[in-house]
Amino acid sequence: MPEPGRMPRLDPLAVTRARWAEQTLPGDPWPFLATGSLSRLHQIVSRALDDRLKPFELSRTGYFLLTTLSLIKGERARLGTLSRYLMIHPTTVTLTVDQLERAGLVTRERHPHDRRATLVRLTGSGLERVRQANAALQDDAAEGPLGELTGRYRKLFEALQEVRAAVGDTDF
Amino acid sequence: MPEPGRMPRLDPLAVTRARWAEQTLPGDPWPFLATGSLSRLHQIVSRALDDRLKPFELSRTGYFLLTTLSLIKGERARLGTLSRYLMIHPTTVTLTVDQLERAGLVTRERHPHDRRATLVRLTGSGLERVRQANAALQDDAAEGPLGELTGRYRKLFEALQEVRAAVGDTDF
DNA sequence: CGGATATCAGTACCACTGAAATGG
DNA sequence: CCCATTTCAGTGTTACTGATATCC
Repeated sequence: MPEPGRMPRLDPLAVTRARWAEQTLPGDPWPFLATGSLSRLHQIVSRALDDRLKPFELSRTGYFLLTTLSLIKGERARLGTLSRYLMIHPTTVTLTVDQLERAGLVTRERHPHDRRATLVRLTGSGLERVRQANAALQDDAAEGPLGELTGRYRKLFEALQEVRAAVGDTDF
Repeated sequence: MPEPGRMPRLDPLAVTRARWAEQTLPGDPWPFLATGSLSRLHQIVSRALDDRLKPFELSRTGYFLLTTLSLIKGERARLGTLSRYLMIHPTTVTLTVDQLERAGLVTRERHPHDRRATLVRLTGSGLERVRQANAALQDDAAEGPLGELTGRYRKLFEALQEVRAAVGDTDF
């Protein structure tokens, strides 16, 4: 029997789900529950990821951009390509590349043929940073939400794949 | 056979997954893929939800707050309670309630016993607005990501429940 | 000329911190 | 005294719009 003040509180969304039936709201609770649980999970995981990246002085966007760059042959790409690929606003890519460039993790280069375009190239220092960050994400079974997720990253990814497919984000 | 310019592009995350093995990055791709797919899905669904709520002049936070309020008996709650319940920052709750109050959807009341606290109460106009918004979310099988999700809200919610449980968000 | 590319200025929204005022 | 509740001022980050310069 749980002590007072130690009562296990219920999942707010589970409460919402139960109460919806008793009320007079139109429709079913699934739109609310789906968008709500997605928001909650995103907030929790994002915060944990940010905390994990802080020692490496990387923003979430910077981490995504740098890691993606490290997987591209030649380790360089157009800003616009990264914008579309990562679903990040063009001006945000410009800003993020500014920050990464100041930190010496990437450099800007002219595009050899298209003189409108700018290429971002990963530096040696940038590659080193990406390795450290990804290694840290790998072995943090210790504590925190991302720790709890260790060994579950894959399950999360696979659970989301089905939904992303339904939304049309997996092939387009 | 797909015409040129109509070639089905691949899911960026699927490409990342495939290339990770060929590269020399430490660890496995699951942390990147899990956080990345979550960010993408959150962005897509959030934008679709915002678009859907725009005709009702409701922000996402306002929608969550108003709907939650409509499910509480008495249709009123402390600001701090809503903050914890919805995982929204206290100052953001204050701001959102300001906006909803200006729109006549909620009113502020004194707490009968705790004179520090402020209660938010749903107005008749607010209840009406909540009904309209939820009805619209219900029957928009027409177009857009939320439309594609119609009938899949429930699957999304259930897929996320397992992960939220692993992160400790479902009972605490 | 239309369209793409990157950048910049300006705006807006939201999270966050720290402080304040009030009161349990 | 300590803690809880709400509000406010100020800051920082990111998305967005619109404009610009350049170039395919």
